[in-house]
Amino acid sequence: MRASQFFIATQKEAPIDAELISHKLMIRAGLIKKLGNGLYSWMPLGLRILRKVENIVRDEMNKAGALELLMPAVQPKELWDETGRWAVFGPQMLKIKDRHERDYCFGPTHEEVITDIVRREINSYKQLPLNFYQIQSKFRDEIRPRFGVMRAREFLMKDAYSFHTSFESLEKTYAQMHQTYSQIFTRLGLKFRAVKADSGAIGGDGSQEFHVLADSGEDALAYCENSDYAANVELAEAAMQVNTRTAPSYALKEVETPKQTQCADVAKLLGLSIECTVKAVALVVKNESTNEQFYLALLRGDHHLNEVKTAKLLGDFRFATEEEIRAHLNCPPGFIGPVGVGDQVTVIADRAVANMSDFVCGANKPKYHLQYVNFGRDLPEPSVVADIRNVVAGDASPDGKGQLKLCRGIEVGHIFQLRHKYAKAMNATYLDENGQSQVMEMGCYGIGVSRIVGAAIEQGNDEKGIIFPLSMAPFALVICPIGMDKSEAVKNTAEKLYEDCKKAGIDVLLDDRNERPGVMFAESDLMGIAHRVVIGDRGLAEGKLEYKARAESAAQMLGLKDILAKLTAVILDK
RNA sequence: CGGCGUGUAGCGUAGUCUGGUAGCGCGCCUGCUUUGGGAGCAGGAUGUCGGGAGUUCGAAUCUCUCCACGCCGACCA
Repeated sequence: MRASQFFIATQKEAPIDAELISHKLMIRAGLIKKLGNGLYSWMPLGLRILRKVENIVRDEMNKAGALELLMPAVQPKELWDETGRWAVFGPQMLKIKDRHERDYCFGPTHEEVITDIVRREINSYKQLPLNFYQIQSKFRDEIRPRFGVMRAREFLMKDAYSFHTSFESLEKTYAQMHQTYSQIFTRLGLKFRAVKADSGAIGGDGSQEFHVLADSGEDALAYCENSDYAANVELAEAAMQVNTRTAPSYALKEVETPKQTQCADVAKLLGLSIECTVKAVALVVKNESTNEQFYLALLRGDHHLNEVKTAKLLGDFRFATEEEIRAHLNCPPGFIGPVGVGDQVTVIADRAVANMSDFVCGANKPKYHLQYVNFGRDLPEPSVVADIRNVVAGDASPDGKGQLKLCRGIEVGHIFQLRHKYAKAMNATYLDENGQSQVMEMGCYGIGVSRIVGAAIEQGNDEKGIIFPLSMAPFALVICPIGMDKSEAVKNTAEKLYEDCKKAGIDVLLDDRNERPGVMFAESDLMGIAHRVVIGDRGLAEGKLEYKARAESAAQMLGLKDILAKLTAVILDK
């Protein structure tokens, strides 16, 4: 490709609304253009990157025996009614009416459509297992689109769905997809980790997420430094501690805490460590059968409530309003605690709290806390003891093999064992060896293709711009001839090298725009082109060219004869 | 949806409090010079000041209203 024939639209300044480095750089490099909230056009340069990711994903999926197909982006409501997800997905789904006032949605995912295809086409156990996939635009009306392409509303996803006659077969494909995903992210040149995950709205039994590791990631991950245990913090278990509660040592005491509404402040006032404090989080659960139930969830002062674990324990809950807290405890938030609460309040304690003695908590009296509080003496044992907190660094790993560490990640892949959830709801059955009708086992496997581009930039950038891995760089090589309109030697050398590279199969950009060197360097660095050759009269006088990898700081001078061998070595042999 | 906040040229912004000729940087166009890290000089184009309504002799500026966007919370590839 010649730069004069291409479309390069870099900017010096990023728009103010770009927060993440990847978002800023993608805009500055001209990879994407914003059309509306959560909607982005992929410009020619950006599309080259997206296609490279897509092709690696496609190649590995094909190698794993999955079959590509393409389903409609727009889907009829009836299918979604069969699984009940028209209602479940709620406002996140973009709903559309056609001219006949019939209901459709712009697909946020495709379980219903693929299951419909499979139940129509598959009748016999002889036809299974099967694994279908597509690479397609999805639309999810996110509550808060942000971070550019990282959390866009319309995005490109690879989604695969497998169907089986047995759980063993599903497990086999699931393991194979795990392997395939690892291979994909390795080929893409990304640092990643697979973690246990909550299956969320998609549902099903087992699931794992693949995360690109980045400090800016929206997910917190816990992993064991000595084993392969790794889980999303949403799910990571705070290991059951042995009962280490010691006997009460002091008499209960009321302490005045005029302005201290947070555990950290109370601890500071009393000269204690925050681990001696207990906070009470007021929750309300609305069940179908019962009225609203008021809960106090007790957590150690430095711990945080894990909402996913809590929802699994209590069902759908919400945080109580200030009025509700006053109504049940006769006390404003900031000084509430579990001592002396009535029958209407259910106290649930995190495992860590259940082990504490002589702790500090709110007194249910404005401007007062209680010190030296003990279960069994000052208040009843908690009704429920459960794991309801987020793990913190240093917690014991649930597999008993060491301590947990925390890091952050960007979720780029998610694999699920759906089992019978959709197949049963939609009656996707086959006839087994005995002529009996059986419900299919099902798995599904997603990769956020467009998100990967953003995630890769979060991992690869410097003050000059993007550093793409070679596998996804928009061009493998840029040739920068200096003053090619003035120097025949520069022009001829550049043109010849350009032709040689093309013949060798190198994805090369010839910067023939006759820009100043600084402009060419700045732009190619910004765009993340993986390798660069500079041709100038100065070097040519000695028969040499300058070669530099984007990811490395030092350039080297190479002889004219050696350059092509060097380029094919670093670009094609890798 | 809730809580803040912002809308001025393609991008970044000043001006708004205290009403009176809409300014600057980058980018863009023309010419000359320059050519190893986003060049210099000279000249030039581009604005329904988010939309609508109101107050006023006069509104980017004050009032009302609608819209869009952004940040903080619950969703997710």
